Amino acid sequence: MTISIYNTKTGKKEPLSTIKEKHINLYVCGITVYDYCHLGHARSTLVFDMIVRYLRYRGNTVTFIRNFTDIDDKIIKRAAEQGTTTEELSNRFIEAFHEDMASLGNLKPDLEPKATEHIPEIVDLIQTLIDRGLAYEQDGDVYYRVERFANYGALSGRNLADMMAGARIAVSDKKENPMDFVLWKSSKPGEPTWDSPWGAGRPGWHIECSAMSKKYLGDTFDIHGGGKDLIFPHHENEIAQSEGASGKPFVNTWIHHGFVTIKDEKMSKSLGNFLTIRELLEQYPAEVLRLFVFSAHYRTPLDFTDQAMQDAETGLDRLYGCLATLTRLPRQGDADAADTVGKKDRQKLEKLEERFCKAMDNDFNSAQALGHIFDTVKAVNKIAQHLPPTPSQQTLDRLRQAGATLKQLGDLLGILQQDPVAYLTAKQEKILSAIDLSPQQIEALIAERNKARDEKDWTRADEIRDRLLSRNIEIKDAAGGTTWQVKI
RNA sequence: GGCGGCAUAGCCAAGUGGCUAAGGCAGUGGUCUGCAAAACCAUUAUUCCCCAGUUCGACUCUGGGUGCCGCCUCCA
Repeated sequence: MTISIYNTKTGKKEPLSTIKEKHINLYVCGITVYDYCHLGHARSTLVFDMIVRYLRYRGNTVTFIRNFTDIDDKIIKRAAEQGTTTEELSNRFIEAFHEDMASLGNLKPDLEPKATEHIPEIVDLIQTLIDRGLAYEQDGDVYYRVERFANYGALSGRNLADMMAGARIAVSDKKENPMDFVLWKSSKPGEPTWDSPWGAGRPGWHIECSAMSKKYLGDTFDIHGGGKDLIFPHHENEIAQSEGASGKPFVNTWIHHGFVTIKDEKMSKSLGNFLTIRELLEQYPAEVLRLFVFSAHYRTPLDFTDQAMQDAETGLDRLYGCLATLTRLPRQGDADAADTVGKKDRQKLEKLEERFCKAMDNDFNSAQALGHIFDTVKAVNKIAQHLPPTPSQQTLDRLRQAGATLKQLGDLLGILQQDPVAYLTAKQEKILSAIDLSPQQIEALIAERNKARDEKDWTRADEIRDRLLSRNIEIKDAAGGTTWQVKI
């Protein structure tokens, strides 16, 4: 079985082939650091986190690089607004980004290079492009000459004539062609600058990714990823820069993920309809967000609603509930007793990993993979529920094995790694602290109700029960007495 | 205007040229209970936006239509 991936470059799913056997060089476009990250950025990091974990799980080594673009017009503007330097501003938001990543439970990339730490590489690359006739200097700016790059538009399925017809490009008389894009910008007074053969200035957007990917991954590497909005112009321009300079293919596989939407509109800063990661995590645990994100395929739009998040939370509770059930199983079973698991359920438990991998192999279909997880949970619950008083050792072993597999596969999605009992307890305590009843008061009410029950005063008993239930306290009458728990 | 994507049950969301169209949430019935709750079981799309075509057979392929979204300016 091989992993197949949808490649934007060809518009098809293709079996993954790597330059080096069992090794994958992956470059993902990171953020421009001038503000806190929102849910859309979170999806991006979550998707590639899942992809990297899965690629490694399937026996590959992965060199995962995600850059920071820490010099750019927006950063300069924002720093000026805040009366600070671009360096201070970008470092502050890089730190915030790292905090967000830790909160989300994302693995660290192997390297997180910054544009400003690669100015010499950027200058070299631009010089190569000038030497090859693909770029030209104009009053201290350097532009890429798109007409000289034959494949310009190949990734995004455009051609220069169509784009010109679109005519939404700001006309600049410095450019030979309106589609030419800037590689190096001469700096205005007060802006951060670096020396270059074309005078003091700073890199344009796009060139930093070409320079850094080349430095760390070489002229040609396996996978390059980012959001769909980066296909054009960012990735198109990277190709023009990198292939123009090296004369070699830049990237074999392009992975682009879909957007997070709100009310079916793209979440973006300019629309103002965004939620920052930190705001969101105040309301929902990271695992809930992960489950929500992975419940849709990475290339489809993902519409954010509170209802969807609550659904995800209920789903996560169900998964942990199943794992908690498994911890309560008797330690020892009857070695001689027959296995009580039916053939169909047995298959579900045994084939979980296989089904999960088959789904993930198919362009990282985490939604389908999660479906298999839930399907298995249902089987586990059923078996556990119907266990005889003295269960067979074989059955217990099966259930425990399934629990271990669930946890192992959950790790590929960054979920289910907490102790299940602790997870549920913590959740109950959190809810309990938010209501105006102490455990002592609850116990007292239960005692009162039990007295009423003994006297067959059902009205009074029900009244107390409903009162507790209205505060999210569920009570359970069992043979050994009444227990209570917080409804989650 | 150019290019691309999507349309599957109340909601979310997979999927396949032909076995029962995953799974989650919500709902309904049942087991249990004095009644409940929890848990579990069962059940909820004769049908996959509309029309035409290809085919023995299409929700899946082709063409057309409708609706929604995205990129073409910064964007994950």
